Amino acid sequence: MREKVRRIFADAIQRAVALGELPPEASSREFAVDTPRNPEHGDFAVNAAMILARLAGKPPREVADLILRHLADDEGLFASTEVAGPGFVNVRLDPAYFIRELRRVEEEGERFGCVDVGKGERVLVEYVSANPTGPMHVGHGRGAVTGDALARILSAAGYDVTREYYVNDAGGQVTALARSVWIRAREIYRETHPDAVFAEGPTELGEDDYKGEYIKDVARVVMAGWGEKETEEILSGPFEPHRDRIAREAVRVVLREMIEPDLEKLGIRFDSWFFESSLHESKAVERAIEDLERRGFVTAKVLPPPKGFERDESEAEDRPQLVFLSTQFGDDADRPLRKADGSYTYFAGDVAYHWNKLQRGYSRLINVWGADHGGYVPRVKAAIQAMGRPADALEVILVQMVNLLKDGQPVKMGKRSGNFIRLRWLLDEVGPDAVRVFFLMRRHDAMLDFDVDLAREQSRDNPVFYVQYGHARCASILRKAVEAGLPRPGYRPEHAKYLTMPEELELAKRILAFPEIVAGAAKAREPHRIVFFVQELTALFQHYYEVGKRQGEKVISDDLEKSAARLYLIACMKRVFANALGLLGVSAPERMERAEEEGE
RNA sequence: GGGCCCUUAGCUCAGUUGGAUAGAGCGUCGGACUACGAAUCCGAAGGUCGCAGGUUCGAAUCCUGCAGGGCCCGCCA
Repeated sequence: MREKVRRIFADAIQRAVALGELPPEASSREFAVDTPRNPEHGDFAVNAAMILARLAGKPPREVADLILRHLADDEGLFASTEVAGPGFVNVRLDPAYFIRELRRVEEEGERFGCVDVGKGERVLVEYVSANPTGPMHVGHGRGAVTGDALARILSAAGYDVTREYYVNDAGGQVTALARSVWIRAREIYRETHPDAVFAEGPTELGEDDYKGEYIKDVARVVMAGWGEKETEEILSGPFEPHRDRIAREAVRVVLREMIEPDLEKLGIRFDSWFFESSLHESKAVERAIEDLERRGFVTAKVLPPPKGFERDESEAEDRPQLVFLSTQFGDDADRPLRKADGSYTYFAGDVAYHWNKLQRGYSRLINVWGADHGGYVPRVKAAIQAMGRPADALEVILVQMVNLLKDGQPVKMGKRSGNFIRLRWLLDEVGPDAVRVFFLMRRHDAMLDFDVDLAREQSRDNPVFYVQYGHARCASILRKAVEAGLPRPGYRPEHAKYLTMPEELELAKRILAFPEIVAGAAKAREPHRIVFFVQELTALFQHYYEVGKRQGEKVISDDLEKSAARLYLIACMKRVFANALGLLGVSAPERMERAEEEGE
């Protein structure tokens, strides 16, 4: 619709150029066709005249008149056009046109809202990627929901999306996990075998080990997979020979028992689980580094010791190490690829991982990370550039911290509470729909207060309710119509004759704006726009309903034609609610469950 | 000390990527139900868009500086 308007104006400018009334450059200048917030300014405001004023050497309003003279509205779209303010051209469309456009909602059904701004571009969205060393916390949850909604929106917007979870199952933390599990397994084993003798290995958890209670649960599940003799052999020590096996099994248990169930509850599915360990096993890390080396971005040099580590000078000089020259791409330090002990750094794995993503043919990479990883972005972008791709082939969405509130107070003082509280607790507490709505109703780059009490409340204050309410109410009215014996609503051209209330026109416009909202949310990578759209549409709907009631203009009345038209409008709206909620991954209920009144 | 993010009504937040008179919810005040869902709606009050410059026809939006808050600054992952 907007594009039609744009084309009509572009054609007019073209004609003016052909007649020499505007300079040739005028035809290539971009102009905006936006919807004014003030309804008096019509349906669309075109700023072309103001953009071209300087070029034409004439005042904007004069240019506007000139453009208007060449306007050719063949379809009869425009009800009126006028020059206003500093030089806007305000365009009002024929109201019936909007009503007729509602036909698209029925035709496109669950695809209504899909657009093609992505043009089939292959994009890999990497999100969650919580370490497989423990349960997900609330902070992970926000990233998970944001990434998932973004993936849904990008798909709807015509991108070819792959959702991927990067499992960090290599490196020191996994060793720590294995050791922690092993030590806990020994404790558990001794409970039933008091006489067991453990010859070698640590018996106490070390500084870097995982001390959470959940490690015992992991240990129990891992042990359950072992035979009696095997158990004895593994636990008697030493630890090292069994390290990799325990690590592998523990990671699998954590994924299966602590991470996948939470994702499942949230309705999040991945197309692909990518294991960091596979990059090491397949020598992809070596190959990626060699590739960078060939391009001249890797060198051996001596780095200053990391903070908190002491090292004497002589030792340092003996130890030049492999370093990626990320400063050449604007990073503030060159980044080591190998540690002092010769093993690869996490970053080396990540270089290989992103190299691999590009090799797989993704021209656009979107990573959803916690804001605390912000400092890590420049070096990965540097790696992307070193591989010969533009820096913005990688977009990193940094999701800000979550602050849990209960009784109006932060759940934990000091650090952000979201990084301590388990996601599963929150899911059990308020349910997946509430979790998703709360995580999606704020811009991802702003901190979020999650009021647990509010999310559970059954009131208008709870945004979850309002987000779902519109859909439920449409459903309710349509049920009523069925009870009244009315036929299933469908599109008919005559509807335009009956849907003449200003509120009905507003609703139709809003419904038809949905595809543009999706396009905007996709382009800006901002899922929260969908939430606001749903809330606004619901508010318009409520308004319509109340006004109708007051004026005796109900949806279902004795006037069958009018009822049919209004029910069609309601059906379109229900479809849009359902599609929008689908993009958010929030359920679209047919009815709101209402808690029993007290004193019943 | 350096980098990234945030700062809009009393509170929580939007603001269509630079458009016309900056919006919504909550809260406050005042209204509307013998019900197509009142879990709702209508109206009012409430603003130096953190501060100061700059860019231009035009700035909450872009550029610079400053202030306040958050996150980060490892041969951890």
